[in-house]
Amino acid sequence: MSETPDCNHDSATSPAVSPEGVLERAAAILRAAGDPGRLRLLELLRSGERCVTELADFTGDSLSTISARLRVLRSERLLTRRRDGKHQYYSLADHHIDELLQGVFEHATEEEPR
Amino acid sequence: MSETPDCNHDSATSPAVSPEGVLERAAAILRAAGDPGRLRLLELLRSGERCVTELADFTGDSLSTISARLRVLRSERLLTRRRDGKHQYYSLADHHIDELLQGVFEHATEEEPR
DNA sequence: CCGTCACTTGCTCGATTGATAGATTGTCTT
DNA sequence: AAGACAATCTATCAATCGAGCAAGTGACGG
Repeated sequence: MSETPDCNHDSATSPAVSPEGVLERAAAILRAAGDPGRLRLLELLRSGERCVTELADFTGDSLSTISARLRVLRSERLLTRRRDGKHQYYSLADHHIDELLQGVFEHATEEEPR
Repeated sequence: MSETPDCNHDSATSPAVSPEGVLERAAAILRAAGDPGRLRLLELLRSGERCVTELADFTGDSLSTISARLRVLRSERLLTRRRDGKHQYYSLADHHIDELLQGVFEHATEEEPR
Protein backbone atom coordinates (compact mmCIF):
# COMPACT_ATOMS: atom_id res chain seq x y z
CA MET A 1 0.00 0.00 0.00
CA SER A 2 2.75 2.44 0.83
CA GLU A 3 3.46 4.08 -2.51
CA THR A 4 6.97 4.83 -3.53
CA PRO A 5 6.16 6.71 -6.68
CA ASP A 6 8.78 6.33 -9.34
CA CYS A 7 8.42 9.97 -9.94
CA ASN A 8 10.73 11.62 -7.43
CA HIS A 9 9.66 15.22 -7.23
CA ASP A 10 11.90 15.61 -4.26
CA SER A 11 9.11 16.55 -1.94
CA ALA A 12 8.72 19.65 -4.02
CA THR A 13 6.78 21.05 -1.10
CA SER A 14 3.17 22.02 -1.64
CA PRO A 15 2.84 25.54 -2.95
CA ALA A 16 0.64 27.86 -0.97
CA VAL A 17 -2.95 27.44 -2.05
CA SER A 18 -5.96 29.70 -1.66
CA PRO A 19 -8.70 28.59 0.69
CA GLU A 20 -11.57 26.84 -1.04
CA GLY A 21 -13.92 29.80 -0.74
CA VAL A 22 -11.62 32.24 -2.48
CA LEU A 23 -11.00 29.77 -5.24
CA GLU A 24 -14.70 29.21 -5.82
CA ARG A 25 -15.31 32.92 -5.78
CA ALA A 26 -12.54 33.61 -8.26
CA ALA A 27 -13.76 30.86 -10.56
CA ALA A 28 -17.30 32.22 -10.42
CA ILE A 29 -16.10 35.66 -11.45
CA LEU A 30 -14.14 34.27 -14.36
CA ARG A 31 -16.96 32.04 -15.50
CA ALA A 32 -19.44 34.91 -15.41
CA ALA A 33 -17.15 36.99 -17.60
CA GLY A 34 -16.29 34.04 -19.81
CA ASP A 35 -19.16 34.25 -22.26
CA PRO A 36 -18.92 36.40 -25.39
CA GLY A 37 -22.35 37.92 -24.88
CA ARG A 38 -21.68 38.87 -21.29
CA LEU A 39 -18.13 39.96 -21.96
CA ARG A 40 -19.38 42.33 -24.62
CA LEU A 41 -21.68 43.92 -22.06
CA LEU A 42 -18.80 44.34 -19.63
CA GLU A 43 -16.76 45.93 -22.37
CA LEU A 44 -19.54 48.34 -23.26
CA LEU A 45 -19.85 49.34 -19.63
CA ARG A 46 -16.19 50.23 -19.40
CA SER A 47 -17.09 53.56 -20.95
CA GLY A 48 -19.71 54.36 -18.33
CA GLU A 49 -23.13 53.36 -17.13
CA ARG A 50 -25.84 52.30 -19.56
CA CYS A 51 -29.46 51.29 -19.33
CA VAL A 52 -30.74 47.94 -20.56
CA THR A 53 -32.35 49.30 -23.71
CA GLU A 54 -29.15 51.03 -24.78
CA LEU A 55 -27.20 47.83 -24.34
CA ALA A 56 -29.78 45.89 -26.30
CA ASP A 57 -29.53 48.46 -29.09
CA PHE A 58 -25.76 48.19 -29.24
CA THR A 59 -25.65 44.43 -29.34
CA GLY A 60 -28.81 43.82 -31.31
CA ASP A 61 -30.06 41.18 -28.85
CA SER A 62 -33.48 41.09 -27.27
CA LEU A 63 -34.20 42.94 -24.07
CA SER A 64 -34.82 39.75 -22.21
CA THR A 65 -31.58 38.20 -23.36
CA ILE A 66 -29.65 41.26 -22.22
CA SER A 67 -31.50 41.32 -18.94
CA ALA A 68 -30.65 37.69 -18.30
CA ARG A 69 -26.97 38.30 -19.02
CA LEU A 70 -26.91 41.31 -16.77
CA ARG A 71 -28.46 39.27 -14.03
CA VAL A 72 -25.66 36.73 -14.15
CA LEU A 73 -23.03 39.46 -14.05
CA ARG A 74 -24.77 41.21 -11.21
CA SER A 75 -25.25 38.03 -9.21
CA GLU A 76 -21.46 37.60 -9.27
CA ARG A 77 -21.11 41.23 -8.32
CA LEU A 78 -19.31 42.31 -11.45
CA LEU A 79 -22.00 44.94 -11.95
CA THR A 80 -24.14 47.25 -9.91
CA ARG A 81 -27.31 48.99 -10.96
CA ARG A 82 -29.13 52.14 -10.09
CA ARG A 83 -32.70 53.02 -10.86
CA ASP A 84 -33.60 56.34 -12.41
CA GLY A 85 -37.27 56.62 -13.21
CA LYS A 86 -38.17 53.88 -15.61
CA HIS A 87 -34.58 53.00 -16.29
CA GLN A 88 -32.09 50.72 -14.66
CA TYR A 89 -28.56 51.94 -15.17
CA TYR A 90 -25.86 49.31 -14.97
CA SER A 91 -22.16 49.89 -14.38
CA LEU A 92 -19.00 47.99 -13.48
CA ALA A 93 -18.88 47.17 -9.80
CA ASP A 94 -15.40 48.60 -9.21
CA HIS A 95 -12.08 49.46 -10.80
CA HIS A 96 -10.71 45.94 -10.22
CA ILE A 97 -13.14 44.68 -12.81
CA ASP A 98 -12.02 47.34 -15.21
CA GLU A 99 -8.38 46.37 -14.76
CA LEU A 100 -9.20 42.73 -15.16
CA LEU A 101 -10.94 43.42 -18.45
CA GLN A 102 -8.06 45.56 -19.58
CA GLY A 103 -5.68 42.69 -18.87
CA VAL A 104 -7.70 40.05 -20.66
CA PHE A 105 -8.29 42.19 -23.72
CA GLU A 106 -4.63 43.06 -23.99
CA HIS A 107 -3.68 39.44 -23.83
CA ALA A 108 -6.36 38.37 -26.28
CA THR A 109 -5.46 41.15 -28.68
CA GLU A 110 -1.81 40.40 -28.83
CA GLU A 111 -2.11 36.72 -29.52
CA GLU A 112 -5.11 36.95 -31.80
CA PRO A 113 -3.66 38.67 -34.89
CA ARG A 114 -2.02 35.51 -36.13
CA MET B 1 -40.88 51.27 -38.24
CA SER B 2 -38.80 54.29 -37.33
CA GLU B 3 -38.59 54.02 -33.58
CA THR B 4 -38.61 57.05 -31.41
CA PRO B 5 -37.69 55.41 -28.16
CA ASP B 6 -38.99 57.16 -25.12
CA CYS B 7 -35.64 56.58 -23.65
CA ASN B 8 -33.49 59.50 -24.82
CA HIS B 9 -29.90 58.46 -24.41
CA ASP B 10 -28.87 61.45 -26.41
CA SER B 11 -27.10 59.45 -29.08
CA ALA B 12 -24.67 58.46 -26.38
CA THR B 13 -22.38 57.42 -29.18
CA SER B 14 -21.31 53.79 -29.43
CA PRO B 15 -18.30 53.06 -27.29
CA ALA B 16 -15.36 51.51 -29.06
CA VAL B 17 -15.81 47.78 -29.20
CA SER B 18 -13.32 44.99 -29.75
CA PRO B 19 -13.54 43.04 -32.97
CA GLU B 20 -15.50 39.83 -32.69
CA GLY B 21 -12.42 37.61 -32.76
CA VAL B 22 -10.72 39.27 -29.82
CA LEU B 23 -13.90 39.11 -27.82
CA GLU B 24 -14.32 35.40 -28.49
CA ARG B 25 -10.71 34.79 -27.65
CA ALA B 26 -10.92 36.71 -24.39
CA ALA B 27 -14.10 34.91 -23.41
CA ALA B 28 -12.52 31.55 -24.14
CA ILE B 29 -9.58 32.37 -21.87
CA LEU B 30 -11.87 33.42 -19.06
CA ARG B 31 -14.10 30.41 -19.45
CA ALA B 32 -11.16 28.04 -19.39
CA ALA B 33 -9.93 29.59 -16.16
CA GLY B 34 -13.42 29.82 -14.72
CA ASP B 35 -13.71 26.37 -13.21
CA PRO B 36 -12.57 25.67 -9.65
CA GLY B 37 -10.73 22.50 -10.63
CA ARG B 38 -8.85 24.15 -13.46
CA LEU B 39 -8.25 27.37 -11.56
CA ARG B 40 -6.64 25.39 -8.78
CA LEU B 41 -4.24 23.90 -11.30
CA LEU B 42 -3.36 27.32 -12.61
CA GLU B 43 -2.76 28.49 -9.10
CA LEU B 44 -0.49 25.54 -8.34
CA LEU B 45 1.49 26.26 -11.48
CA ARG B 46 2.15 29.83 -10.43
CA SER B 47 4.97 28.48 -8.29
CA GLY B 48 6.64 26.71 -11.19
CA GLU B 49 6.25 23.77 -13.50
CA ARG B 50 4.76 20.49 -12.32
CA CYS B 51 4.10 17.10 -13.80
CA VAL B 52 0.64 15.56 -14.01
CA THR B 53 1.18 13.12 -11.16
CA GLU B 54 2.31 15.86 -8.82
CA LEU B 55 -0.77 17.88 -9.62
CA ALA B 56 -3.00 14.86 -9.08
CA ASP B 57 -1.34 14.29 -5.72
CA PHE B 58 -1.89 17.87 -4.62
CA THR B 59 -5.52 17.99 -5.58
CA GLY B 60 -6.47 14.41 -4.82
CA ASP B 61 -8.19 13.94 -8.18
CA SER B 62 -7.58 11.11 -10.61
CA LEU B 63 -4.86 11.31 -13.20
CA SER B 64 -7.35 11.23 -16.01
CA THR B 65 -9.39 14.06 -14.52
CA ILE B 66 -6.28 16.21 -14.14
CA SER B 67 -5.18 15.38 -17.64
CA ALA B 68 -8.54 16.42 -19.04
CA ARG B 69 -8.40 19.73 -17.17
CA LEU B 70 -4.89 20.39 -18.37
CA ARG B 71 -5.99 19.73 -21.90
CA VAL B 72 -8.63 22.42 -21.74
CA LEU B 73 -6.16 24.91 -20.33
CA ARG B 74 -3.59 24.04 -22.91
CA SER B 75 -6.04 24.19 -25.78
CA GLU B 76 -6.74 27.81 -24.81
CA ARG B 77 -3.01 28.37 -24.55
CA LEU B 78 -2.98 29.19 -20.88
CA LEU B 79 -0.41 26.43 -20.37
CA THR B 80 2.52 24.93 -22.18
CA ARG B 81 4.13 21.58 -21.56
CA ARG B 82 7.50 20.02 -21.93
CA ARG B 83 8.36 16.36 -21.91
CA ASP B 84 11.14 15.02 -19.74
CA GLY B 85 11.42 11.26 -19.84
CA LYS B 86 8.17 9.75 -18.70
CA HIS B 87 6.89 13.05 -17.43
CA GLN B 88 5.07 15.95 -18.97
CA TYR B 89 5.84 19.17 -17.16
CA TYR B 90 3.20 21.84 -17.40
CA SER B 91 3.65 25.53 -16.76
CA LEU B 92 1.87 28.83 -17.27
CA ALA B 93 2.10 30.02 -20.86
CA ASP B 94 3.37 33.51 -20.02
CA HIS B 95 3.53 36.22 -17.43
CA HIS B 96 0.24 37.75 -18.57
CA ILE B 97 -1.52 34.70 -17.23
CA ASP B 98 0.26 35.04 -13.96
CA GLU B 99 -0.77 38.69 -13.65
CA LEU B 100 -4.33 37.83 -14.56
CA LEU B 101 -4.46 35.22 -11.82
CA GLN B 102 -2.94 37.63 -9.36
CA GLY B 103 -5.65 40.15 -10.18
CA VAL B 104 -8.53 37.73 -9.86
CA PHE B 105 -7.31 36.27 -6.61
CA GLU B 106 -6.80 39.70 -5.10
CA HIS B 107 -10.30 40.69 -6.03
CA ALA B 108 -11.82 37.42 -4.82
CA THR B 109 -9.90 37.59 -1.57
CA GLU B 110 -10.93 41.06 -0.66
CA GLU B 111 -14.62 40.63 -1.20
CA GLU B 112 -14.87 37.11 0.14
CA PRO B 113 -14.46 37.75 3.88
CA ARG B 114 -17.84 39.50 3.73
C1' DC C 1 -56.46 54.14 -11.98
C1' DC C 2 -55.36 52.81 -16.77
C1' DG C 3 -52.12 52.36 -20.32
C1' DT C 4 -47.47 52.41 -21.69
C1' DC C 5 -42.66 51.97 -21.35
C1' DA C 6 -38.69 49.53 -19.22
C1' DC C 7 -37.42 45.83 -17.61
C1' DT C 8 -37.55 41.10 -15.05
C1' DT C 9 -38.85 36.42 -14.21
C1' DG C 10 -40.44 31.57 -15.15
C1' DC C 11 -40.37 28.08 -18.17
C1' DT C 12 -38.92 24.81 -21.70
C1' DC C 13 -35.63 23.06 -24.84
C1' DG C 14 -31.36 22.02 -27.21
C1' DA C 15 -26.35 22.42 -26.59
C1' DT C 16 -22.19 22.26 -23.86
C1' DT C 17 -19.70 20.73 -20.03
C1' DG C 18 -17.17 17.91 -16.56
C1' DA C 19 -16.25 13.41 -14.25
C1' DT C 20 -15.12 8.80 -14.73
C1' DA C 21 -13.79 4.16 -16.31
C1' DG C 22 -11.27 1.64 -19.45
C1' DA C 23 -8.42 1.14 -23.51
C1' DT C 24 -4.27 3.11 -25.61
C1' DT C 25 0.09 5.38 -26.44
C1' DG C 26 4.69 6.75 -25.17
C1' DT C 27 8.92 6.20 -22.46
C1' DC C 28 12.04 4.20 -19.54
C1' DT C 29 14.38 -0.11 -17.20
C1' DT C 30 16.16 -4.50 -17.47
C1' DA D 1 11.51 -7.56 -26.28
C1' DA D 2 8.74 -7.52 -21.87
C1' DG D 3 6.98 -5.08 -18.09
C1' DA D 4 6.01 -0.98 -15.44
C1' DC D 5 4.90 3.58 -15.08
C1' DA D 6 3.15 8.30 -16.94
C1' DA D 7 -0.11 10.36 -19.38
C1' DT D 8 -3.74 10.70 -22.96
C1' DC D 9 -7.81 9.40 -25.44
C1' DT D 10 -12.60 7.56 -26.13
C1' DA D 11 -17.15 6.97 -24.90
C1' DT D 12 -20.84 7.70 -21.73
C1' DC D 13 -23.73 10.06 -18.42
C1' DA D 14 -25.61 13.58 -15.58
C1' DA D 15 -25.62 18.40 -14.76
C1' DT D 16 -25.45 23.00 -16.06
C1' DC D 17 -26.04 26.67 -19.43
C1' DG D 18 -28.02 30.05 -22.68
C1' DA D 19 -31.80 31.55 -25.87
C1' DG D 20 -36.36 32.76 -26.47
C1' DC D 21 -41.13 33.39 -25.46
C1' DA D 22 -44.79 34.70 -22.61
C1' DA D 23 -46.46 36.47 -18.46
C1' DG D 24 -45.46 39.60 -14.51
C1' DT D 25 -43.69 43.91 -12.02
C1' DG D 26 -42.59 48.78 -11.30
C1' DA D 27 -42.63 53.64 -12.53
C1' DC D 28 -44.28 57.44 -14.66
C1' DG D 29 -47.99 60.22 -17.70
C1' DG D 30 -52.42 61.42 -18.54
